[in-house]
Amino acid sequence: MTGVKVKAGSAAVIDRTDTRIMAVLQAEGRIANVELARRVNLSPSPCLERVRRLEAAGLIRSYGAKLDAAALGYGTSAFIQVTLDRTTADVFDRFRDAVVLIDAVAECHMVAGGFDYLLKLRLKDMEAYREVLASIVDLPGVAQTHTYVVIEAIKHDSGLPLKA
Amino acid sequence: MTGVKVKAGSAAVIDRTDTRIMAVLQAEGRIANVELARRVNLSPSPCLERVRRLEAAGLIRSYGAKLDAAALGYGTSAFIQVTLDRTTADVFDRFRDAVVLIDAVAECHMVAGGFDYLLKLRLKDMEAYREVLASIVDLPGVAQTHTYVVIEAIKHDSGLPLKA
DNA sequence: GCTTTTGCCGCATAAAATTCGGGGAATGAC
DNA sequence: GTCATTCCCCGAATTTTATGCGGCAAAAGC
Repeated sequence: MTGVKVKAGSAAVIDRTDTRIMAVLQAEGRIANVELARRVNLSPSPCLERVRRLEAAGLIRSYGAKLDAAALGYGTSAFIQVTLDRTTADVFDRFRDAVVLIDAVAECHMVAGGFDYLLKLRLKDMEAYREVLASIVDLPGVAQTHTYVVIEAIKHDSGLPLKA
Repeated sequence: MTGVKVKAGSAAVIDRTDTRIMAVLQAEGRIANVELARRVNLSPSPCLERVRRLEAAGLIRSYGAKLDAAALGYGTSAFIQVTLDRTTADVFDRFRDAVVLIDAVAECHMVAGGFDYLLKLRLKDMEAYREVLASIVDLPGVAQTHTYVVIEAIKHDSGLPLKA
């Protein structure tokens, strides 16, 4: 054991092939390893090894099916801007802990510029919206909200623009 | 051929098992069919058949790997509200056609209430933001924009809340 | 130039996917 | 109530895929 390779943090080397693998998996998560290997010009064994490494390194977090929200009854979405009544750490913390528990809240981002949080809601209908809004207004620290209902989704989450 | 079952559109019957399958696949898209079958108390064959049916029906749109955006250099995101200079159909159309071509635009929603479009951007850094903003301001019909930079993502897209 | 390291290939084995035929329970006709 | 039909499910057989293991060749280090 002469020299131990010390890697700074997770600084694993990601080459062009890894990027292509991720690009393919991002679009076709359930593709067979054999086919994936073919796409990136590799034999199955090293290809699978790379996938495992990317997973272990956390670059590939997980895999998931993308479902048709509208067909499953979640055809409506909306964004809500939330302003808290004070900008102290505990107010933020309590809001965060509470907001993530609401199922209808698909995303929650703390933002700079005019208000404090921007939430994305996933709803069955407007009826559901009313109920959810009530829950949100009741969350700790909420001073005011402003809603923008999505009329049409022009572009859905398209994944990272990895250069193939 | 005595009676032809007339199904209204894609009104296939989705039972509890189908829902559970989708719930599992939403969280673990690359799970083996054998294991999925075990989870939903079914043998592999009918389980696979159900998955295929759900895919064919479009309820399962696709599968995809969820990548670590920050680790891949896309650690910054921002929302941009866009107001168009006129609300005529051709102005909207031209904007839509152009905005989807910008890689940095991860999502684009037409919204009701105050402005016209809400975009979600995925960026490498603030430097990149400047360039992207310039592109967006130059899009056809754009009258004004307002940006909200995400400081912290409290909750990411969590998928549909299917009751398991 | 030699040694070490790294990464790939190809084979062999185990596991999974996929296809088929058959059977049982619920549904509906009479 | 009985019989025919239909719908799903199961389990076995076959084809594909995943996966672990040497061994080789190119690249990097010294």
